[in-house]
Amino acid sequence: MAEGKKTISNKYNPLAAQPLYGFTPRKVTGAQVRKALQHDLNPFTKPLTPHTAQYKRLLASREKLPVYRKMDDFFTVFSENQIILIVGETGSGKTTQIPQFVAYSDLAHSNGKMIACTQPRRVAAMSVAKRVAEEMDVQLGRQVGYSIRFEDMTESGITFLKYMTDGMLLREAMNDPDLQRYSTIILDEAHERTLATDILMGLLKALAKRRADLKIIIMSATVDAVKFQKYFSLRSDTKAPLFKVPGRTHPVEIFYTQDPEPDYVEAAIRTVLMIHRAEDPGDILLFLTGEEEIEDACRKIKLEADDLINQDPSSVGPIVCIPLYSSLPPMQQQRIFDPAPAARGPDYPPGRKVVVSTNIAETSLTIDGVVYVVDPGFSEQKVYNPRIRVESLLVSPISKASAQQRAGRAGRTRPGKCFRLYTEKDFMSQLEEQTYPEILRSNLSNTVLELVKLGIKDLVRFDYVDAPAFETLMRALELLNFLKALDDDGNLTPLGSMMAEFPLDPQLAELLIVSPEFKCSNEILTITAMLSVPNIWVRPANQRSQADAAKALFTVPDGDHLTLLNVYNQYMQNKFDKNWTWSNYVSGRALAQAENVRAQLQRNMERFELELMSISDEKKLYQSIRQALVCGFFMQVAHREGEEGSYLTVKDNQVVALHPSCGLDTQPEWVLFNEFVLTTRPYIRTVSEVRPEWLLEFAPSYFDLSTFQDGETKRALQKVMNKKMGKSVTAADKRPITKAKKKSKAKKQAEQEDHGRAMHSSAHSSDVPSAYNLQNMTTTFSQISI
DNA sequence: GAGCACTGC
Repeated sequence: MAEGKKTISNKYNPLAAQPLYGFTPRKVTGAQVRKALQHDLNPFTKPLTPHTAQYKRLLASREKLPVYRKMDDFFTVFSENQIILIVGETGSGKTTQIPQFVAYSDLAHSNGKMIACTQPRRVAAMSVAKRVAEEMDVQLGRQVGYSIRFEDMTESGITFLKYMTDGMLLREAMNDPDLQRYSTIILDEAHERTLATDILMGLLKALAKRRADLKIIIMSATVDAVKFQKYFSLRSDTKAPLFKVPGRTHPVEIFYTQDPEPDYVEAAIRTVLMIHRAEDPGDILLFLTGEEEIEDACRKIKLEADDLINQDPSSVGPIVCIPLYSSLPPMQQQRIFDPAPAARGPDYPPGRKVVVSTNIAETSLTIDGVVYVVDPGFSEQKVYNPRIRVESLLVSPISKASAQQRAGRAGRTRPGKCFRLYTEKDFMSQLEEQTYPEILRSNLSNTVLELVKLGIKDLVRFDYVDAPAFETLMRALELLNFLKALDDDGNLTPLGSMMAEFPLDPQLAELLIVSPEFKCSNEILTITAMLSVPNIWVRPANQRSQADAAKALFTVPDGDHLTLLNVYNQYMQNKFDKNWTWSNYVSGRALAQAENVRAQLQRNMERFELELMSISDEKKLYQSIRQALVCGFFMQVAHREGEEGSYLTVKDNQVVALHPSCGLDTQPEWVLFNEFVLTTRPYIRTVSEVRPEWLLEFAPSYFDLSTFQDGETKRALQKVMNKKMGKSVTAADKRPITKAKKKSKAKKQAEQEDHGRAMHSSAHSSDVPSAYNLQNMTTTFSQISI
């Protein structure tokens, strides 16, 4: 019957045959859109092309998504409000469908605007864009595209739906604070609270008041949407509407232990084996905190499981145990998708796959076929101590939201079970609702520079969803002021403006920008790239001495920065040799990344007409490089004093030691370092020797001696200063060394205690490791909820 | 004589 009607109207009004006939932007209804979706012609192509068979097939499966059934409600809420919040659990289809719904409402394809949908991860932006392009029956990179670092898969004037990383949208905002290109901006996965998403929420809230035509959608998986709802209420009497979409996953039974577990690794291994013996077929996912713990657990599980088979081959099936963490080579990461091992014969029990993973399996990677999840309740999390400006990793209890996410991993293909290795009481009373947002756990010097560049004058009173500690902001402002990125009134300097354009920490940006003055910008470019990628050194547990020997061949004794330069240059010279990285114990993946980053930074330098230069004399070149390093890293200098092998950081007065990976052949009096890491003790990592005269010459305001506390560092600098001015050292400056030693020891203790207090404490207090003994231990689980 | 949760520009 519709056919007949269409034919009639066609005759009199050819426009009525168009799929979007009668659509008024932002006054579109669900009924209109459903009709357009069923239409034979694709409205987003020019000229209109017929839909393919694949489109129709995909549409049929889209129609089954929970979010599809909420289409009418969505268009009502979207039409009536500027900002809306969408809460949808996994499987709701919100990430793929909501942006498409918006496309039908905004009609951005016909008005030159775009719809943006942000993702915290690059792979997600890419894969979702690919899927949506298929669903919309267009070529990826044309009407539907994505934009991530190193890859812009969009076409100017054609792309109207763009998936992108949150960091990418933030970058765009720096050059276009009103984000004029967009008609609607969707922030997806907002519950993850990445630094970029948090800043974008603050910017968009302010932008909504300036741009009445801009619509904003915040999408989140969990109930903290209520917090966002409050935050995004533009007037105090009205809340931003909350739009809920049910998920589509299988039920997961949750079990808790009856008593707290003193040793979570041991308990986890025991639980995996218990599942293997007693539960139906299905793969197991175990969450642990780090590489070493994971490799260790894999060995033990395999050993115990093999024991079980040897004792009685008919009782359990074979087991395969696969470690998973980010620094694993991609080939080995692929192993998680291997099928479980087969049964030993027709009458034997089936095999089982066990994946032992870090948090990477919580959000970034999905393993289908997992039926059992073992969750000890911990993960390694970043914490920041602004007082000593140190970020470090600490094993901490996860949040309830995180525990829920982990449990959900058991219900992807069929009903599953989740074993939590903590009591229900601890879950209810000890775990935080949400993971602490990143903005509260990070050094913000980069973010503060971005905000200032974005025109935010008053950083303390900026409308954050969660405001960072005052001291964290002060520390960032102080650093930027010393780097001359901000003047004394907190205004952005031309240098600061340029620094903000580089995708680097401010120290590295400064270093790169000044490098032409030292005639070594080619080399600094390489070093900067090498310092912005993950660790390049590969050191397998069973080949440590070979790896160390290989590393020694690259080592430049003047400093680790020069060693990095050396590795990169040799890597480039040996690119024809496929085995080179492998046989030299360096990470090919990290080096390839460095190459990529270097090219991007080089383009930035060319844009600012920063000259690329080198010095041919190696000795002079190496000295120039170390001098240039001072310009970026003068706040990260340490002086050798106190006990044997110990250094004191300048002004922050932290007792530190050279990291064992450091390649310096002596212990120079003055060193500059890239990182302060707090592991078994405080270390400085990636270290180069510097001369005190350089400190006084290239960073005079930071090394203004009147700002120093009395002590060995100040006296040593004073000596250099006096020499420079042609004066001799006075007797009053000399003090016995023993006294300084004592002071430094007491100080060290006090500061370590202080640092401990700054970290958050563990909810599982009884964290005393006990001997690993499978036979004598049993776990009792109580079933709580379905 | 050590480690590297994860992501992003």
